[in-house]
Amino acid sequence: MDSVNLKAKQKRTAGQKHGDLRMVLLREGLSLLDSQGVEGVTIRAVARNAGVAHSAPANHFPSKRVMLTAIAAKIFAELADLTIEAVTDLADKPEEAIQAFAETCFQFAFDTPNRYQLLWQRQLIDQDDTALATEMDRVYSALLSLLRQDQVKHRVDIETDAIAIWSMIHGYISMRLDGNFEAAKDTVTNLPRHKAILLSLIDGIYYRDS
Amino acid sequence: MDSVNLKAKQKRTAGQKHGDLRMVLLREGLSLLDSQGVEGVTIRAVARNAGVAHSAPANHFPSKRVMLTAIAAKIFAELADLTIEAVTDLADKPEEAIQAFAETCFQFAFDTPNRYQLLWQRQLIDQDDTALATEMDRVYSALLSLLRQDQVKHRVDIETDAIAIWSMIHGYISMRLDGNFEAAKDTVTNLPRHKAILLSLIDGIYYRDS
DNA sequence: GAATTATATGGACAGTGTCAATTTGAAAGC
DNA sequence: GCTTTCAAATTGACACTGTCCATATAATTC
Repeated sequence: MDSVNLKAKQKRTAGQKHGDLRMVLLREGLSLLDSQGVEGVTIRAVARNAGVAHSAPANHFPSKRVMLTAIAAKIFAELADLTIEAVTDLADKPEEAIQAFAETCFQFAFDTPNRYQLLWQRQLIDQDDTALATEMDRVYSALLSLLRQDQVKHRVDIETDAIAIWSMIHGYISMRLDGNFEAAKDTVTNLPRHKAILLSLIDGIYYRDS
Repeated sequence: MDSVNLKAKQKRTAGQKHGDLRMVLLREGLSLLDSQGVEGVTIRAVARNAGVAHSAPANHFPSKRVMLTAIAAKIFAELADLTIEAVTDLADKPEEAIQAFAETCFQFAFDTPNRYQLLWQRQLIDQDDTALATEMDRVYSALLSLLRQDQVKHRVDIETDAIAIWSMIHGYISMRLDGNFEAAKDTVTNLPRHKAILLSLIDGIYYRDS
């Protein structure tokens, strides 16, 4: 009973109607993002969908930018969980791990394009926010650590390789979501193009003898 | 005199005050973009800076999206001119040409970040616009044709290589402008990182014997 | 000179983010 | 138990936005 009371005290502070409006607002924001894109995520629309007054969100987010940043942090956390899980148990197979990391990003971006795109809208979110940076770092670290674990000698330093891989993944996704490319197969390898573009890079990263 | 009259007729249509308000609006739009970012480019601000009423731009651009698309097309034309000139006379040195193409993009993006970023804001511009697509194609074609001209056997098809290069360049720029990376040197090659990341890719694209 | 037609104007409207004053309601102190 | 207290929610307002409308304007065409 003591622990129950403590829990209730932590969750519900003074004057709250919903128990946790902040959480509700984030959920409604994500829902609007998915259904209408980032343009649909207005403070007033989020408040409407949460059933509160148009300025109620101001108590939890001092500005729209802060609200969108909090949403973006949740999205990065989601992506971090997926990528980390994808490269688990592939530490000794770096090339496969890179492909798995990339595949996870591709799938996430094409499944939930609005979520992926919000992550990179600098004018809408605060890239220096601590929570956001932490989650973004989890994604980047997943890539960096799998490169560190393998012992192959690289042509450039590990960070440069990580940035190269991450740049190519993000650049391809970004342009695909912009409609600049169609999903297509590479005619030589017969692989989906998003897999094929990584081949050249991986071949450049890892020396081969044959 | 006949040709003079014709010229005047073409330039100045009925009812115009400025001679060519459309051109003035585009120039002021670019100016606002450079100084204040895309958020500063509002129809009313552009009109104010051009010295016309807030609804005057409507005669030349039916919506804000159309205006921003026209600005983006001008920016893509500028980038196309630069990249095409950069790879001229390097047709027989494909690896150097790729570096020159990339270097031009990097320089353009870091010199005029707001211009570069506008090019990829799908929610603000119409990627299907003919004029825009034409100019964007000139950039992509510059890269594609320099890959076509060399006779080396590729691991993947030419388009895949072009997309890989273009993706990496764009991805790196995008994240650098977002503040995710600092400008740094690769510790192994001692090259600026934006040059170093291309090395791995180029090494993956072009077979080497030694 | 008159008619036409594209262009510019000023006003209006709904929607936005944000601020301020007020009300509400649950926890804390006596 | 009652009052105090203070965060949270409400209501109203403001300036700004993009877009639409009726009107006025000015240059070309007849």
